[in-house]
Amino acid sequence: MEETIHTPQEETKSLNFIEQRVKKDLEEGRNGGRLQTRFPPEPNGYLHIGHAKAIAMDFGVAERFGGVCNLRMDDTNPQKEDTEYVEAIKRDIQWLGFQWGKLVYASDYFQDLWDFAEWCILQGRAYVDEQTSEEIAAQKGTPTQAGTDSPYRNRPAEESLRLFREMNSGNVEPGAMILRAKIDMASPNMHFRDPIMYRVLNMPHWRTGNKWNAYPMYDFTHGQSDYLEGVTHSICTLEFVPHRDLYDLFVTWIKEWRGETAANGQDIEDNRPRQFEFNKLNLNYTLMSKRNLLILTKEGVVNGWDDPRMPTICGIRRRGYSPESILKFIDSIGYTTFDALNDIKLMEAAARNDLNERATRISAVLDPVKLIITNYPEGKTEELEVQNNPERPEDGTHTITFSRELWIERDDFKAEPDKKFFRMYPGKETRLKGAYIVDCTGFKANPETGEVEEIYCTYDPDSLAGTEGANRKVKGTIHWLSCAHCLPAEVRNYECLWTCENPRDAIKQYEKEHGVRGIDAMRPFLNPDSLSINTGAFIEEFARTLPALTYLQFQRTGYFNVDPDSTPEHLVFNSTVSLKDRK
RNA sequence: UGGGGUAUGGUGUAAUUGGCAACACUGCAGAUUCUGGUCCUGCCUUUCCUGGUUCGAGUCCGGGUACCCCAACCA
Repeated sequence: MEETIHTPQEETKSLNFIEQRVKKDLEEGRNGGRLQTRFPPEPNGYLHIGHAKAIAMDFGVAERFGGVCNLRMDDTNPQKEDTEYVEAIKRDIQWLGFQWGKLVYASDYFQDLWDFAEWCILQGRAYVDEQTSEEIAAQKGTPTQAGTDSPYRNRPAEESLRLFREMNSGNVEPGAMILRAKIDMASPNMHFRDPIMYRVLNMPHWRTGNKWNAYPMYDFTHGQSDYLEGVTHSICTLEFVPHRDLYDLFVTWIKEWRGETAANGQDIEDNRPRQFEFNKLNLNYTLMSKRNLLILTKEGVVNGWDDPRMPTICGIRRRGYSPESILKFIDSIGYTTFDALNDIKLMEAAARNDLNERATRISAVLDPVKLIITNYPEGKTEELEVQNNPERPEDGTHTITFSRELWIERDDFKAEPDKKFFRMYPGKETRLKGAYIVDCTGFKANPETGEVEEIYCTYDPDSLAGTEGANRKVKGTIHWLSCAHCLPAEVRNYECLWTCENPRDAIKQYEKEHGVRGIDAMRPFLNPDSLSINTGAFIEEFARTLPALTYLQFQRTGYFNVDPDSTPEHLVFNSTVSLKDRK
């Protein structure tokens, strides 16, 4: 018999515009048919979900088209950067499932950049400016007004060179001198109005120590680093579009310096990094910028970068998202050049979609009320076997203890049910999931408050799950826990940190209107109920064996995970996302 | 009154590049179910405006409108 050959499903999803371009470049043999990308975070904070989108692009496109993606720390500003962030960045990328080709640093190129800058000076393309930042800003003009030349613009190259070297001596005050590219003070593109190449910081760098006192700016670093590293496709977000022409110019200059440019100004070989831009990720009810996230952690609004309410990768991980659910979400929103505001519901849907296949089912009662089976023998217990995941029988089973007195969810019982309610009420049969069918016979309520204190029922001994007698149709199945065989649990529930759809704009506007900044402009939009802690929950004893971050589905409730704070003595769970509404 | 971008249902993204506007999410309705979940079925809602070219325009051209980015010694 011949067997059917199952070819993998033909990839039907269309390529995004950057993938299309990469494919085309490869087909046309650009850059010698090479593909190399880079993910270039500045190690000044933790990675967030927006970075995950960039990571999925930079690493993803390299993976997909047989290229390589380097991880490059963009460490040109030692004032803000820290090695703590480097380690966190590496951890988060790996957790997402990506592997870089090489780990490099912009600071690896500091010497090259310096030598190149000296060459620029000698070429008459750069000069040292000794004006104050205010003077320089004033001369820059406005978008509608041309700038004016610095009085230092045409100083002799030798003088600039001497001063440039002076800038790195440690004897020049920060702000006293900068190195500028001599381009065009009247350019309609503000970035061309003699951009700053180097500034004095007089500060040690965590990697290069005391070697440098003057450090290159982003614009004078990025394209050159890409070029020196062999990057072919330098993919970034849309706000860098206005930088692209400057990026190309500096690449042209450095190629000239390296002798890769012909006399007519053309590239001798097609060896040139090119910048491509896609839309960054915006999520409603979410604040994304690192600067603001830093404020939230410093002000104690959240409990650190990995607070499960944070949009950081480590926060989302602690919240209970799998890497796959994040990647599914990113895949679902796509890459375009449109400044979109994505609905957080798309992210939750991706989590449910992934966690449904991944999460271990467990019973937890979040708001318990006692159910007593009056015809079940006192002192009797039964060990029942329940599936870990009905979507994946291969995940096996675990046992749960059944007895006469159980906890059930308070809202699974109604003394006076409305028409649509079909869980438990007096006179109704209900199935206890994985156990028996019971018949509700009555309840006891607090005479003053009316609060239900105990519910009574009888069980059908012939209706045990898995037996013939269980195959009866019963509308309404609820989960339960044996009072004497469960554990107390702390369950942390989360809502969005923000009460408005677009906190970034709201904060910006509030800052403008009220003349306050930072946390004071953020407070009015913070959700006071973003964290609520339930210490009165119960969970199966099975929970004690589960390691931190285990993906769980609390039966009929939602997805949860084991918080790293959890101990066998004090179990702590985070709510990841609820099950789809049960009406 | 500068330069650079962008507009497709409630949200995001497609459309073999000029040929029946589709997919996912959301919402609603139903079926199945030992999870009011999942799976399954169905429904709702779309090309910013306005002229033009064309047998035919989301796509091309003209004119508008709206929104985003750019005037850090940040990246």
